[in-house]
Amino acid sequence: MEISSHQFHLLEQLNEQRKQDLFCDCKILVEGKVFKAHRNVLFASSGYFKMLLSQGLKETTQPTVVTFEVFSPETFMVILDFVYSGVLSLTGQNVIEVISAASYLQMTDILHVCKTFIKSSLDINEKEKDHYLSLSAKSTSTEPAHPPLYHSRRKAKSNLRCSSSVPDEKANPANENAWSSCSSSQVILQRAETQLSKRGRKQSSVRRHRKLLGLSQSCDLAPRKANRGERSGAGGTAAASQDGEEPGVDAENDAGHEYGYNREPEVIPKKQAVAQLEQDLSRTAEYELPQTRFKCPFCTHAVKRRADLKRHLRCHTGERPYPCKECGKRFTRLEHLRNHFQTIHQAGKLICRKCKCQVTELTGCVVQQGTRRYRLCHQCQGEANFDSIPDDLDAEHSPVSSLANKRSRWALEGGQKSDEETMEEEPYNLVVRRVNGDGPDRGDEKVKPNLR
DNA sequence: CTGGGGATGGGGCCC
DNA sequence: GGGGCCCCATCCCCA
Repeated sequence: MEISSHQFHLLEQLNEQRKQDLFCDCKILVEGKVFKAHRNVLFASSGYFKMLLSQGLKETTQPTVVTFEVFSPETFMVILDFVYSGVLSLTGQNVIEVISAASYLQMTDILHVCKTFIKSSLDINEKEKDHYLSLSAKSTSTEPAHPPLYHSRRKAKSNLRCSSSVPDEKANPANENAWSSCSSSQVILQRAETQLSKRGRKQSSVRRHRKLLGLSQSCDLAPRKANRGERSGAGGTAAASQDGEEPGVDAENDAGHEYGYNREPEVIPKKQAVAQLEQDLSRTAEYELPQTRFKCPFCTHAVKRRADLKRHLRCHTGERPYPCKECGKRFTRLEHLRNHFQTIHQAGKLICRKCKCQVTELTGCVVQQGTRRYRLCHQCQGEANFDSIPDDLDAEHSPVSSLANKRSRWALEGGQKSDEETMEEEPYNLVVRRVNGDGPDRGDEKVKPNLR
């Protein structure tokens, strides 16, 4: 006989124990803030903790202390609450940090929920836009003095779509709670906050708009910073707080904290929310560009096309679907990968790296330094006493020479190698390939690094 | 320390 | 809607 509520009660009991600091044998320090938890619960919930704690299984008498600096305490609180309750308090403001932290902690359930959340945000975004439209129509009917907000070329869809936009998360029962914690009224309120913060900023040009985004793009920068971190080796909080920004942007940031990081998000009655939104929209209508139809759910950026929004969202999600086959570095766009491959691995620029003179296939040679390739004129090559590279080796690591071939290579090779694979086959030697048909100048001397 | 150049990333927009 | 091109901003490294 199976008692279905047993698991729930067990988790509830564990959560109570955690809150009362009973039997907690693990301390987690996140940016100085201490969280207490049970090792076995963390072990069962996170791949990171599983690895970490399995290493110290023998030393179970001492409490484990784990320190994190790569995400904020608020984010970890959301995750810890999920571990102990099955409820994930996702909001538009915290989803980026949560997905980043969940990735770090190897918690795939949360990752899936976050991905679905982001995906559905597009629908929510659309839904809200339609909501704005209906509100606008309503306000114009009652207040003829205000111009309509949008002149949509699309048919306004029925409100039924709102409910259908909620993602299907049957696999994870906790997600229902998660979605409920991110109620539509809350999302609308976030939009209202955004509208408020944008008030008074006439978007006369896109560039100015980008500047105005300022801190709101701190979350845009998150993946980029993380990427930079690959070089510096420093882990940073995804949405690091930055002081000294313009006041309007700070307002947005504050809004994020108010609605995003509260453990128990404030739920404002829908009527009040709608009223506030109507008020905001009536004041901001003249500043809205009618042609920008898709708003990013995570920042104030708006684009005309859904495809552009999809592309933009990658800077929030950190998704980098295009890995370089040579060095494993990942890119958000294929064109960026192509540029990278051509400049770094194929010496695409016909300029001598050292003296900057123009070279051709005949007057220059290609130098390989690790995975990087660049061209040198013969004079600079002679001065630097470079070694040459046999053609077969070059062919092995750069099987394409023309742009057309390269493109066909990118297009044809669907399956991407893993980073480990690409790293394993990286040629970490320094070699030169003659392109003028001269015999290869074999030798073992290495080119001095960083020829810039 | 600083300026310049390269690499990278993001937005607009055309095809 | 995707691919691709162009442009620009930012970061990083080096002289």
